[in-house]
Order: sequence, then structure tokens, then C-alpha cells
Amino acid sequence: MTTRERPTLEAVARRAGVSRATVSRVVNGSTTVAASIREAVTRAVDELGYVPNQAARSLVTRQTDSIALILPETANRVFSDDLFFPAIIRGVGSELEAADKQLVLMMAGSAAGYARVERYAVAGHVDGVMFASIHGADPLPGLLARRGIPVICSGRPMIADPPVPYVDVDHAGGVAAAIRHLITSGRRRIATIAGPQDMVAGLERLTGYHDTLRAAGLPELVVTGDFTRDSGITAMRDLLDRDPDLDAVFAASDLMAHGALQALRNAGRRVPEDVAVIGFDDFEVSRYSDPPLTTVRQPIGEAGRTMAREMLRLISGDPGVPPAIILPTELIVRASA
Amino acid sequence: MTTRERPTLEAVARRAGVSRATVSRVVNGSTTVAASIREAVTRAVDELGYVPNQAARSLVTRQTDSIALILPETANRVFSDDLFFPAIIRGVGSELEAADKQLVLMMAGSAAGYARVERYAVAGHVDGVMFASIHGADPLPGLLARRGIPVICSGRPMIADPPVPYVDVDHAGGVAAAIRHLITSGRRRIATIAGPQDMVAGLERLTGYHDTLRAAGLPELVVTGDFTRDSGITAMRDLLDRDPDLDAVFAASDLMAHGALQALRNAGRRVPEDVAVIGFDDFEVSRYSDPPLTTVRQPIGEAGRTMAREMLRLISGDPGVPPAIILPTELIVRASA
DNA sequence: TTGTAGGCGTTATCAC
DNA sequence: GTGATAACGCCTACAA
Repeated sequence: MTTRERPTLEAVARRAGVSRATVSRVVNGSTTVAASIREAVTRAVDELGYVPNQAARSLVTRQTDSIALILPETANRVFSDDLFFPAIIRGVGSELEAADKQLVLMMAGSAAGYARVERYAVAGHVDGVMFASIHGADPLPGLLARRGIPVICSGRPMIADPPVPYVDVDHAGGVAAAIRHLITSGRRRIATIAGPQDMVAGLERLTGYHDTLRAAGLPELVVTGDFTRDSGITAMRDLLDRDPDLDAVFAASDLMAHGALQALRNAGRRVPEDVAVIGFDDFEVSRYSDPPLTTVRQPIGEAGRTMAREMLRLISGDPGVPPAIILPTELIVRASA
Repeated sequence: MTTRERPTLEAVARRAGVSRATVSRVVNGSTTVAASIREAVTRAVDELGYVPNQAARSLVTRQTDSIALILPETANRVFSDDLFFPAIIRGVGSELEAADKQLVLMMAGSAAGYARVERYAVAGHVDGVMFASIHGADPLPGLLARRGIPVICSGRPMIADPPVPYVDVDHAGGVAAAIRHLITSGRRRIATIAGPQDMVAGLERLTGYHDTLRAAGLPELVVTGDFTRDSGITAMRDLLDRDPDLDAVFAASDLMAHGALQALRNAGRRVPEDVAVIGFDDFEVSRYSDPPLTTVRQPIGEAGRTMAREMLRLISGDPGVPPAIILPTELIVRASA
């Protein structure tokens, strides 16, 4: 291993026969440097393979050019077959890449991990912190914001102690469209597999279900899952027990909808003839399910990009960052309903 | 936003009525501090909400306590439905979390992204760099190693200019087991959908196929894909064109195997009656395919954990890091073959 | 056991 | 346009 000693500004300056200050100017692209000197410095930089020391630099600039994305989940959960996180990471990543900022991904499922994340952010490792999904009344976003760290959330945070700007999608609107579609096509016993009620996404999708059915004067039937496929299977069985005559089910996630499809098949129900099924997400796989899944598309990648864009504005000191941005959802009709 | 001024060591020292050095000792857990003073300092730290400035700290310690994992792919690819990356990230993450190191994920699909990664690592942003998968003769691992940065790869690198330690799985052995299983069950016209030939994983799996069939004196039929489901569909159609009587196919990834299953179904072939199918990976979804997929299980998560463990040893200066670690693979027999 | 002082590699503010 | 020089916040001999 050729452990070449790392050259410093000083070394470059000596080699180019100028002062440290001048080298610094060249490295940082200042325009007030004579062409000949600039060239000499550039050559010295190349010859020595000089790269500025990030620690020293950010000690004085108070900038790191990297931004954290917190996934308040265990790695197991983040990279399960739930494609929510990949989609949002992809969106955030593409936007930050364009801005030449480094994305630092942090999974914080445990309490210890969470504490580490806090320390990491407060220690100034990153210029700003984005949250990918929030459970319950998470105090961390507010805590960091109070520390003066730029913060932005994907999904409306449940507490807004210092209000933190957020990006979310129109959960209730999408669900309403789904339920109305079911009603229009003649369904009358419409059940739902709700998402976890400690997350805003879970709550608001259930609200959409509730409000739309009540407006139509139709009965409600609710069982709660946790967005996973397995919970969808269990919930669907439960629903069939409670009302063997149900003719439709709205699942608050595509994965739960897939679980429901499986449970219905095992119970001898045909989809959509006996029971119509609608999901929420519109993941790629939902085009290939049997039957292809009717679902509410939410623009997760776009939410990620938007969040990153607003974060960049926040960091640049732009005062015009809106407190909330709500992206539209859309019903995608396929064969299952 | 309550932009509280960030307290420094100096502020804590004043408040506790001691010197900066003493505060530093307490913060860093030195044992040579009187209990009473330690307590006073700790109180001051808590009251002020002091957290050490990472830049200042690493400027002197030359340590950042964070480690990069490079995914030499675009975000689109990393978070496609290919579950390789999630699995390795999960493995690495769990191991680093236990060591209280921060994992910095970097996706570098473009040339620009790649340059950024290099700068980032050389600038001393991280204590070491792990590579999650390598395309062709990638010079970056060697380049960083030559700079004195601890480097380790998942998957054998094709160039070993300065030899970089790596963790890999027994590709050829796993494939051999799969092919022998097919032969034992009477298959004689065994085709393969190979992986990309610019990656060692693609190459070695094809070698395993080649060697085993040749040893058995059976004919070979090769079409190349790129590990994705779609490429599996295309490749399977191609294979059926070339040899309508083939009775088995080994796909170098589970996704390609799933594509093959679909193409075979569309072509009216029954699996496994007409054509046996074996994949490579053993992703979760392969238990649920129709029929459930026989496949070669590779311990991706374990590879990630191992890589992280070796990286920690490398960083700690342990001279005993082995140049290579090869993990075993295992044939998982289900219904498709 | 505690304090003093020097230095880590940059950037930025001044003079020149 | 260029060069000293003082921070930036922390760690760590070394001295007391």
C-alpha cells in the first residue's frame, strides 16, 4: 500500500513558489489571480495530487456539502420488499447529485441509532437533514430545527413545535377517488385494510375512506395492517370472517393489496368478479400481479426530488421555502377493480 | 427557528470553571479526571447542549468515524427491483451500527458521480471505502488504496494493481451444484441465461455452467442478459427460438429466472414438466413465484457483514486482514427444478 | 489530577 | 493581484 503522505496547501504553495493564500484562491476558483500564476498553481496541484482537507475546510466555512436523509427504520425494514424507501432515496439522490451535494443515508431503527443520528447532525457532519417518513410524534425534526439545522420532512410531521416544512401527497384525495370508483361500479360493501395509525399516511388514508363512505351513506369495515404483504393476508382473512359478503376492499398500500389478493384467492373468491381490490402506491410490481392491481398512484420519487430541492433552498438561506407542498395522487385503473 | 449559537469547548469550560483540556478529557472519557470535576463538566455539557464539532475534531484526530459504501450504479439501478443492493447494505449497516460507525452510502452511476466519490474519499470525509459491486476493470479501488485509504471490495476486483482485499461468494461452486441437480434429474438440453460479462459474478457463473456441462459431455447453449427480469424474458424467448427442445435453463440471477418463467408460460411450456428452471440469489420473492423457484442461495447479507468487519480491522491497523474471503453458496430446491 | 500552549489545514481579512 | 496573519474548535504533549 503506497501510503503517500497527503499534500497540504503549504506543500503546493512551496512547489508553485507562491503563498498559501494564492493557492487557496486558485483552488476555490477566485478570478483575481493572474493567469500565469494560476497555471503554475494548477500544475503543482496536479503533480502533487492535492485535494483540500475537508475537515479543515469545513471548520472555517461551516459547510460540509453533504446532506443527510434519515430513514427512521431498521435496515431490515428500509430494504424489505417495500419499495417506498428506494423510490424516495432515488428522487432525493438524483436532485442532490445535480447540485453536487453528497447524500448521507442514515437508517435509525433503534433508540441507539436514533441518538447517533442526532449527535451526527448536531456535530455538524451535514448541512441539513431530511426525514423520509415519520412515526408518531417524533421529536427529532423539531429538536434539530431548534438547533438551527435546516430540516425538512417527507410526510406531514405530527408535531410542529417549531413548524418544520414538509412535502406530502394528497392521501385523502387519492383514497376518495378510489372509493368513488368502487361505488360507481356498483360495490356496496366496501372494506378497508388501513395502514399503521401512528403514521400520518395511515391516518389520512383511513380518513379518506371514512369520509367518502359516510358521504355515500354506505357501511364501513376497518381492519388495520402495517403496510406489509403479510399483514395484508391476515387482515383480509379477518375481513372475510367479519363480513363474508363484502364486495370490495381498499388496501392502504400495494403490498397489503397483494396480500389481500392472495388471501382472497385462497378463500375461493374471484377478483374482481366477487371482490374488487384497490391498493395505494402503484409500485412497478402491481402491473404484474394477478390480476393487475387497480391502485392510487403516489409520486414518491417526485416527493423525494421536491424535498431535496426545498432543502437546497433552505441551506442557501432562501426565505421563501413554503411550509408545505402537497403533491397530487391519481387513480390508476387496471383489472382488479 | 431558534438558532441557538453552538456552544464550544471553551463555553463549557467557562461554565464548569475548568480548562478546555479538562472538558475535552471528560467528553472523551478519560479516566484521569476527579469525580467531582467530571460531574460538574457533565452538567455543564448537558445544560449547554454541547456536542463536539466534528470538523475540528477530525482535523486533529484524522478520523471521521464514518465509512463509505460505494454503489457503482445509478440510483435507478440500485433501487430497482433487484434486491442485491438492499441486502448488502443491510449487512454492512448492521455491522457498522454495532461499531458505532456511520455508514455513508454513495451511488455513483455517472462519470461525474464517480469523480465526486473519489474527491469525497480523498478529501478525508471517510475513514475507509467499501465497494458493493464492481464493473469491468474499475481503477478506483486501486487508486484509493494507493492513496493510503483503507479499501475493501465485495466481489473480486478484475484488476489488482495494488491488491485490494475482497469478500466474494463461491459462484462457480453454486452453479455446479445447480447444473448437477438438473443432470441428475434427467435433463439433457440445459441452456443458460448468463449475467453481464463485464462483471466477475457474471463471468464466474458462466464458467461454472460451462465447466460442469463439459465435464458431463452435454451440449451448451448460452444467451446473455443483464440480471434484470426483462432481460430474462428476452433471453428465454431467444433460447426457445434457438432450441425449441431444451428441457432446462439456468439463469444467473433470480430476476432473470422470473423473467424466464414468464416467457415459458407465454410460450405454453410447463415448469418444471417441460422445462426446469433454476435461478441464482434466493431472494425472498422466489419463494412465492409460480412455481416456487429452485435457486442457488448466496449469502449477500453475510457478505456485507463480513466486508464491514474486515473494514473495521483495516481501519484499526490490524495487519491480519486476509486478501480474500469466499463465502459458500447452497442449492435451494423448490418446485421449478 | 489539572492547566498551558501549540498545531491540525483551511479560509478570510487585511495591508501592501 | 498577492502575501502575511488571524481565526475556526479541538486534541494532546508537556509542564505544573
